[in-house]
Amino acid sequence: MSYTIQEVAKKMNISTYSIRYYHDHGMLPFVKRDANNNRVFEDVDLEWLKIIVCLRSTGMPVERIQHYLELVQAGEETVPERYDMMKAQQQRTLNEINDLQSHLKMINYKVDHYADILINHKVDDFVPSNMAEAEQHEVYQQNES
Amino acid sequence: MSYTIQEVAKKMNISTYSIRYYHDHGMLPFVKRDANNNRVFEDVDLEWLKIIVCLRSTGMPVERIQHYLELVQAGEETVPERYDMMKAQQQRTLNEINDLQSHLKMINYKVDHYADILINHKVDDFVPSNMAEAEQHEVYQQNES
DNA sequence: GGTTGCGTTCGAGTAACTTTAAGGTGCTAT
DNA sequence: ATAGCACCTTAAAGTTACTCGAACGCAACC
Repeated sequence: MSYTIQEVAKKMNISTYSIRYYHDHGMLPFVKRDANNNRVFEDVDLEWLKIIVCLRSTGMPVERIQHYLELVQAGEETVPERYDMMKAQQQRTLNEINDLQSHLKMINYKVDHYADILINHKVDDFVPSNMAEAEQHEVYQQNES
Repeated sequence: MSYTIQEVAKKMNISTYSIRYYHDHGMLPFVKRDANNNRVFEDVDLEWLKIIVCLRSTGMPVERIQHYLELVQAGEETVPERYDMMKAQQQRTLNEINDLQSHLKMINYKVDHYADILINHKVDDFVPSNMAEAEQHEVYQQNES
């Protein structure tokens, strides 16, 4: 089965620009060209791309991905280094998820807080202005010098 | 309590460069200067910075953060828009966590897979080469044209 | 046979830092 | 007291990973 760049973009949910970028930077070594010089993608290329997307979206720099792909192509003696890379990536991803989850808590808090304000003002337009307390964690007035 | 840029950088776990960048782009409106023109940060600035770091690290563009901070400063009539922004950010963050978790599965798989190879080769150096099957999800040999 | 739609390349633009260069200020040590 | 060091400053240039624009090629369709 072969695909055009657009089909691949849709399948992988990334832009055609990114795909060309990865290809131009040697990260899709098996992509062929048709008679009109258009890129032709096979399933094997989708597999590579899946790896690239996975590593990129977990924050690995392109340069490291290039290196990793070289290791994979180099053969089995590079397994120790590949193992180390994936271990590190695993840890970084776990950390990133943790960070996001803690940041999410703050965002949740703000959503709830704003929802509160919105609902109270809907139900009764004349809530006494104790907002200073409600918005404790926000600062929207200049503090005097 | 007041802090130097370095102290803030350490406290917030970001670079001094980023802090200056945020300040230069109007996202730290209350930062003062001392007699030597050095930035002086107060606790209120740390609160703003905490928000900035939270929104940035959940992927909000600087431009949107600037807008959000303007809304907060503008007063209570901007709460509906702030609510919408935080709702959207909440959803984006949930999606991001989901993506990371699914990418993490692939990385976990690779870690386990490499660990397997490493252990098997440790235990017995003469494992028959059925690696083609073991590395099913990888491609490290040129497919013939 | 013009236009629409897809592809191409190359070069420039963008976001959010990050670094470098050049310099000022204040403490300390010789 | 002056040299060195650590810290701060600004302005400009560099970096990463795209992203877009311009100019073009080819193939299908009315």
